[in-house]
Amino acid sequence: MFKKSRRPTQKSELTRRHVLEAALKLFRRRGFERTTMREIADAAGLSLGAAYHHFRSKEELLLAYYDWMQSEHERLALAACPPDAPFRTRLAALLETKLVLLAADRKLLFALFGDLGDATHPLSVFGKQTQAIRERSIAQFVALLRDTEVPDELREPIGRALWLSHLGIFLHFVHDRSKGQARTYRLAETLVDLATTGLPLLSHPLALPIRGRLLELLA
Amino acid sequence: MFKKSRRPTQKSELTRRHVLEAALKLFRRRGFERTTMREIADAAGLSLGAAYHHFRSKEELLLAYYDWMQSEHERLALAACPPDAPFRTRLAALLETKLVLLAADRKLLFALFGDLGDATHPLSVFGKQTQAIRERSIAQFVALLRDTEVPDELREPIGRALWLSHLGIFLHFVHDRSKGQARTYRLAETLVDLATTGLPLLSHPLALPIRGRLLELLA
DNA sequence: GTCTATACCCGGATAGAC
DNA sequence: GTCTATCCGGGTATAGAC
Repeated sequence: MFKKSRRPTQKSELTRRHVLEAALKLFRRRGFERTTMREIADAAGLSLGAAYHHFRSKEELLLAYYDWMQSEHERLALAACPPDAPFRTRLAALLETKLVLLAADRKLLFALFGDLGDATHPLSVFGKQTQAIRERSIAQFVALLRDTEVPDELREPIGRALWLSHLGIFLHFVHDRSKGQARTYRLAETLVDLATTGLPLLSHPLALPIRGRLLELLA
Repeated sequence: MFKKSRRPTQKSELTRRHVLEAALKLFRRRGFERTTMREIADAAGLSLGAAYHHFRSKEELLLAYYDWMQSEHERLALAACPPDAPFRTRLAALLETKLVLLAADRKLLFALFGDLGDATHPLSVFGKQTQAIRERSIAQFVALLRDTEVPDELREPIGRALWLSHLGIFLHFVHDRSKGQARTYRLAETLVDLATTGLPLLSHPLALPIRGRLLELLA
């Protein structure tokens, strides 16, 4: 993400962060669409041209944020539990750390994905521009299945399915109006339960007729 | 969708269709983002302001198209098989008719959802603006379960799950490069098989522990 | 390499005259 | 209903200060 530079603490890097933070602050307050690049530059105490020197577009500011969030998630998840813990523990940790991250920035996420105004498409979660970040996120879920008895051909599709449900949790969280988003936390627990009991059922036993068809469903 | 008017064949209505068709033609050729309202107005032989008189925004043109597609799907599905046919038949008909519709406009859909350029966010399929249309589409799938032994509480969530997989088929179709999209048709058949064999398994027997959790996953 | 200032283009959207 | 004129904001270009 960040430019290759000998000294990581250039003034440039600081200014970049400064601009990004100003932008996020404005996004939180006024939403993405209604925030103008001129305002962002203003708030950061820079000229318009200077702001564009650091970010080639308004969307790139969002991308930088998504990228930061993904990196944080990887870091937190790694720190939260040892890589040789059982599946259930690691899945729980992965979701838990994600929710911690989301909680820290719920206002912003609501501004971006909330039902106010325009709804959900400032940089589609499925779009091409977010692909690299998305792949990293998916990889986290596929990796969960490393040391399980899930057959090899099923790891990729099942990992992706888990990622999709994580996306569902993400969206649920953003809209969840219950105290401290308690409902979302329960939803996450349910998913963990369902996955840990459902997976072995799907992998080992005599559920072969269904398995074959499920496999076809992702080629 | 269309304005309430005494005489449905006003000149206005004709102009509206005219503009819409000009827009779709351009979308097909150049994609959604790169088509400008000025071009659309031009192609329709109108001024910019006049075009905006009929559609309040560029997105509304897309919405009009989605709405038309949904209405067509309802009409075709109804005509394709009697409402008292068995579940499997009706599910198959619902998917089949949808694919027929998509096939008629594959170019346009590829321009809208294809991997060219910007990918998938000209009006998110999950956004608020498409909600009304989406609900109608979902309702078709929930209705499939009317005369089955699926317990009442499960009909809504399972119907939605079926709708989701129909969405997957939609996307698969758009990207499917096999001859006549044969792969997508096989995918659809697989889904029909899976649903008709899986549903009774999920509804009746002793799969209660999983059922309870599945239920929680949609509140 | 970082920044200011300013003028400009383009495209979505609107106002108001006709 | 239709047009012309105009606004507004994202994005680019450029010239120059440091």
